[in-house]
Amino acid sequence: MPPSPSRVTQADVARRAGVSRTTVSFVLSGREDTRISIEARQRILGAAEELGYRPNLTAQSLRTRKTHTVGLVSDIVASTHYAGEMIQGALEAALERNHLLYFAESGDDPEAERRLLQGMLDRQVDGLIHAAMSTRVRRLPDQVRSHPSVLLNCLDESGEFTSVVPDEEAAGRQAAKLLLEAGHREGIHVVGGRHFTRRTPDGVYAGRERMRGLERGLAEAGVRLSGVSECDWSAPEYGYRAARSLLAAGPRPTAVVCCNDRLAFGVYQAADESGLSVPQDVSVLSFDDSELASWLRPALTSVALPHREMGRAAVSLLLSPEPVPAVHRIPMPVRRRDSIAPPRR
Amino acid sequence: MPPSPSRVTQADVARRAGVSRTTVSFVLSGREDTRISIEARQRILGAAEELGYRPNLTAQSLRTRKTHTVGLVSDIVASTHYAGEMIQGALEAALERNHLLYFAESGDDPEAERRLLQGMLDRQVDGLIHAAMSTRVRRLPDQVRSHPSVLLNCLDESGEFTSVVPDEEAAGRQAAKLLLEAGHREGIHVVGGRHFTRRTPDGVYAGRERMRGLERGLAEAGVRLSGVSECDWSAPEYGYRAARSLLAAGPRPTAVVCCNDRLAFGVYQAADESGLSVPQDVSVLSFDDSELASWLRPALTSVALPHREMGRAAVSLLLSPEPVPAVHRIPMPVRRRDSIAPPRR
DNA sequence: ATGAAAGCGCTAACAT
DNA sequence: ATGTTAGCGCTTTCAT
Repeated sequence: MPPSPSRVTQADVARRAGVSRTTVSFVLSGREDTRISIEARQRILGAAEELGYRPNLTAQSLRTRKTHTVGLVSDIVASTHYAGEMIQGALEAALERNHLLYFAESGDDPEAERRLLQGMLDRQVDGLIHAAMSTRVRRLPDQVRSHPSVLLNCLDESGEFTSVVPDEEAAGRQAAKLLLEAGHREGIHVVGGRHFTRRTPDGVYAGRERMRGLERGLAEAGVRLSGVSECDWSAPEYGYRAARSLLAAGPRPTAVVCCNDRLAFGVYQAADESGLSVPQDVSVLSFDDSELASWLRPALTSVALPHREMGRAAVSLLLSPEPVPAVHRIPMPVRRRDSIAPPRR
Repeated sequence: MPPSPSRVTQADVARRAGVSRTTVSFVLSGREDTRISIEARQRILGAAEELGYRPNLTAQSLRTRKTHTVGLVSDIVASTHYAGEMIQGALEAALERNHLLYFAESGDDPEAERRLLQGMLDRQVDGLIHAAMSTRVRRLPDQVRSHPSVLLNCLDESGEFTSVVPDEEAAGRQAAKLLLEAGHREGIHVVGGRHFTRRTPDGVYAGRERMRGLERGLAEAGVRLSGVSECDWSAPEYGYRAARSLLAAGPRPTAVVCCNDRLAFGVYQAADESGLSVPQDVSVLSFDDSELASWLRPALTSVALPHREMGRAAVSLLLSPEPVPAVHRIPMPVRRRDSIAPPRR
């Protein structure tokens, strides 16, 4: 009947130690409330050791209804710097609590997502992390709404779930502060903006929040933006184009705030072509703090996406006794480098 | 006794359909060799549907000794473009075969790796993928040597396991071909080289193989390298420095082969500073094909690391009936862009 | 064509 | 302080 040759089980250990399976179970799972003779415990531990006993977690799970696993499904391509960090953070937190992580990507296809989640649910995961690569509001599939879930880098439309997002508005304020500190009060321009696309007609979450924070931060010092070049955020090319027309047009900006590092890269390229040097002629400030920021010359000051911390937080929250439905905003640290200087006068 | 309120089981379905659990198991698992009346089958399917029955894969696994899961543990930070691709490929292949993926990182710490592998083994994974971020030779921990394992982007020192690596030597030849086709026969310089470090005194695998392929490919056309600037591969800065001294020193190179895109980025920066334009004054060619390659101006021609294909291959091999211990070399496709031109005469 | 029964490896009431 | 026993939800042999 047993389909295949098996490994050593608690029964084997019990036999070898001359005790019952219960006793073995007790000592191996380290239960305190039952007092087993010191010698029996020694014999059991010894036998387990000698036999190379390892618990079968599948069997244990069937009985306890705890698998010590958490499932993480993200929407699109984890092949970005950020994604990796997020997953690493999640992993760390899971490991600290002796959990393992199932990882999968839905490719932003609802049907695929459903199947993945079902696969995890069928395998009795203890909880689910729903991650998005770009911060946004979404609706959690019905199938998981009754299971422990935490949203990572996204918000459920109902607000009924615990979620973890970067504190983008505060980041915008940080940006304002950085510029203000350096003495910039006019000629501050934005490249990127809210990022209006067909799928996000009102702009992306990060765009809206960053802009709000930036504008408010500036406003509190009586400063206003000189202009905003709305453009696609996805590649340096767009930042390059926006900066070119910006430099070709009106009065030269003294500082440009880029909505992400790729855009800043494009802005560098354009500044370079116009014979402008960063930061002497124009200060550049950015968001995300991807690897690119440190590769650029001069190195780019950027307000970092705290992806690793977010990943950690999501799993911690998921695995903690009472995950209060609340939005956790993780601070975005600024990475000061060499792209900001006082305005030329 | 049952620790908690439970979901619907096969027993519930059987009760509802008025048959035995065996019958339910038969039809639900779609066994062909047993003929169950068409109506019984209908009733069962209907009942399962109505009740929203979902199999408990933990229970199933305990019985069948198959969990339909594979564990993937990689060494360091998956926060690179490449890593994501590799995992995606692995994921795709796993999903196609109805498996889910455990993912973890060892941080290159043998003890951590041991613990992770043990966690996966204890959870009865059907197989293991051992991934490395940078191609290299290693030794698989003893604990997993008797379990189905495939090495991804690394080789076991014994050669006893199935492994999947990029075909770096062929890539080097491709690079040679690209340059030769464009008419370059002299002034060809390499930035990067074998990448000798404290941990890799003989150079890294990719460095050795790429160089060998490049030199041989060139040699077959009677061409020799003008020089090799050995340097650290990890950031554009090193490429920048190497290129600067290269440009300051002897006769100007007509083509520079960079060992990865970051280095090429540095070379672009240096060329730019020297007033040289790519590709008119100097052709640049690179390896890896990261996102950077398409972001650079002019866009960089690069021989791509086939990470997604490698991931797919590793899982396919792992899950196929007889994983022959063999080294599978995956071809590296060249991405032609705008950084190569005929040499100026 | 269907069902009874045993058992995968483990936990946990309930005895003793 | 330790053992007996009954499951967890599923598969599978063997009877009927």
